[in-house]
Amino acid sequence: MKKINVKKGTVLQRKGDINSKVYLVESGLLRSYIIDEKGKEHIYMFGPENWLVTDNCESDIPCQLYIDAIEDTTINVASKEELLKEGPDLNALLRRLNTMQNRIIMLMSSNAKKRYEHFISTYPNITQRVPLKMVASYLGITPEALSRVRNELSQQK
Amino acid sequence: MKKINVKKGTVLQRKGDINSKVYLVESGLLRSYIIDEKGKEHIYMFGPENWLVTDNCESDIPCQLYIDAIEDTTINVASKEELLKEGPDLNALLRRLNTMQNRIIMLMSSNAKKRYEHFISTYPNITQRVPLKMVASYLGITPEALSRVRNELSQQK
DNA sequence: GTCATTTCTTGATGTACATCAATGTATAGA
DNA sequence: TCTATACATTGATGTACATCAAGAAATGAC
Repeated sequence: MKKINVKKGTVLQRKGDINSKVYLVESGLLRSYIIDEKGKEHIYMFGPENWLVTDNCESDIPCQLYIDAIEDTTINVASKEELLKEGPDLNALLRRLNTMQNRIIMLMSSNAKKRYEHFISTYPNITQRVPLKMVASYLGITPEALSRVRNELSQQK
Repeated sequence: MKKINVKKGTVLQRKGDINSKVYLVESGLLRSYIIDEKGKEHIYMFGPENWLVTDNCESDIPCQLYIDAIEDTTINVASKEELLKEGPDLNALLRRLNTMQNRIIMLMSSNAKKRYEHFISTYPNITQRVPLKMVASYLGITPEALSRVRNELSQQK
């Protein structure tokens, strides 16, 4: 477990890297994402304070996610083997599973407006910290669509 | 850990149930799903032989998934506490995380055709065992759309 | 503080998939 | 084996969101 500081914009991991690490965010903000065959980014996860960011792949195969820093960030880095040896935090794992389950259900059953509402209730403090287009990318919609959803929501009040 | 046999159609768990269990499928086929506010089913997961089916929620809060049997099924049932005590299978947990990550990425970045192709490569033997409409529900598209995708794919050859 | 670049918004148009409806085809129960 | 019910297919139409384009606003570099 090694503590490092990275500047905004630093790429910690690229698709295809072997032996991808686990990043525990102490302060700042990371994101993990894929780039599809059209060159479009899809954000898989934001990693604010206390979040664990990693590619959930075996450590000896090429990973599929890019991970970079959206803000200047302080991280604790560990290898997966290391974490497995010292016995991982089971409750954290279960919480992670729950978060992913909710995300899948949201993606399957919600329209743009409900996805956004779900997002701001799950990550209330992140909305201000990341550009709208990244939120859109996380939700699986375009920036234009999200802009219109926001408009609609603010007019309702 | 108790072994039980259930008939096709048996509902093992309903939304709102407390203390949801973990079901390890020995033979047969389970599915877990939600019903949205329009009454539409969205299949979260299929559980064929050797799969673990459960709602990833804490055991003392109402669960959100329905779980039922698509075929006559033999299952080993355990409480979550029980499993946690005896030390869960870490590799299985990690594989589960990987599966969910792939599902999320698929839902965010793929159209109907690619979702279906991804599905048949992931679950090649399940396609024959479940009605098309359930596959569609798992993919997040309508039965009509899946029917047309299939048509298109078979004409290409 | 100025200029360049990125981000956000708004409008016009396009498209993938949903919905609705009708018909055909399996499946299951008596 | 017959009938009822669930399931699958096909066509016509609708709609949510994508794409494209242009201008406005914010952000960052020097």
